[in-house]
Amino acid sequence: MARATATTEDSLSSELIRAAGVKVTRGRVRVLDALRAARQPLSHAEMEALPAGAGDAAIDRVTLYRVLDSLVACGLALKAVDTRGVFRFSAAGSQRQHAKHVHFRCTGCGGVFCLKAEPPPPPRLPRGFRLQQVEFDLRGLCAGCGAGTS
Amino acid sequence: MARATATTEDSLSSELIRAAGVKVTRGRVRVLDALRAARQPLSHAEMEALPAGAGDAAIDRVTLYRVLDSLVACGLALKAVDTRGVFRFSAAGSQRQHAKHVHFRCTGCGGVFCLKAEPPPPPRLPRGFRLQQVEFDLRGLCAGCGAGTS
DNA sequence: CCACTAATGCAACAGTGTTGCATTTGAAGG
DNA sequence: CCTTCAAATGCAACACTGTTGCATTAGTGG
Ligand SMILES: [Mn+2]
Ligand SMILES: [Mn+2]
Ligand SMILES: [Zn+2]
Ligand SMILES: [Zn+2]
Repeated sequence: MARATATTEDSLSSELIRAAGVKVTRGRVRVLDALRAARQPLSHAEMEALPAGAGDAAIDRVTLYRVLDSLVACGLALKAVDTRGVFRFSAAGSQRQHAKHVHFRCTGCGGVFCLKAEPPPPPRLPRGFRLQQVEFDLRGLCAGCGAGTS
Repeated sequence: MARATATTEDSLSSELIRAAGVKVTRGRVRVLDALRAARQPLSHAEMEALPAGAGDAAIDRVTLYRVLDSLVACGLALKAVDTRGVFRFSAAGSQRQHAKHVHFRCTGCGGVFCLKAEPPPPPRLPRGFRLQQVEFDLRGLCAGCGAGTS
């Protein structure tokens, strides 16, 4: 049952990658799979620590960076920096959904939490500026990280 | 004239540091001075490249990190990450003004630009979460960085 | 199955930030 | 002034994140 689901997701990731016009490699499939399954954006370190599927060898550190860059370049993943200055990646499909609400970013653990409020429309920009993304972020400590504080 | 102004600002920085209850050192005065004079948040690298005042020796790299941390710890400076994942620091006084408007963050150069629109009020948070900062950011390329692109 | 390009693995490197420890210095009191 | 002592500094070494160069491997299209 769990196996069947995993296989289905694997195929879908492969299909997305093929449709994007780049080579379908084990690394890309595994990484996109992980991104699509994740509920929060993942850092490079977190993905490197992912359990290798079924007897699959671990992905090389540099290759993982390049796989992530390639997924971003072909539009299948998004890249953004967390509050600690570390890049986090998410599957591109999930951003349409995340564009519709506000986020809370924990300064303690770098985690990203989805809130239910929706962001306001963007204001006008100065001449020559190109808007790529709108982000209405709340920063602070999540319930876990703020537990010990006064 | 310029000398008189500089002296005045130096004194004010010293006074702020003294009032914060920490030792007044050359490094702290110079750094807080630079932060108060800056129109945008400054990175560690940018501050390290600052011209040494008048025959003053350059500040040690590690000491600069510790000076910045101490200014943040005593509430005289703010620390936030830019779109490239590098920390930037600003004088604490300047944030009251920056809290009243929206910012554009350039993904090319990491620069921060102040817009005239004001941010909307924050939504409710889940139980246990502590809000420290609200940020309504627009991301993209500034006029300089986007010049060469199609 | 072949050929050809894109992707990978490995080593070495760069930038940013941290830790440990010996030395210096600011500030408080004598 | 001079003494004292915690706090701040300078330096070396380190950790983490991300990049570059280059030889080898593996997709893909024929
Ligand atoms: Mn979300
Ligand atoms: Mn501003
Ligand atoms: Zn947290
Ligand atoms: Zn720019």
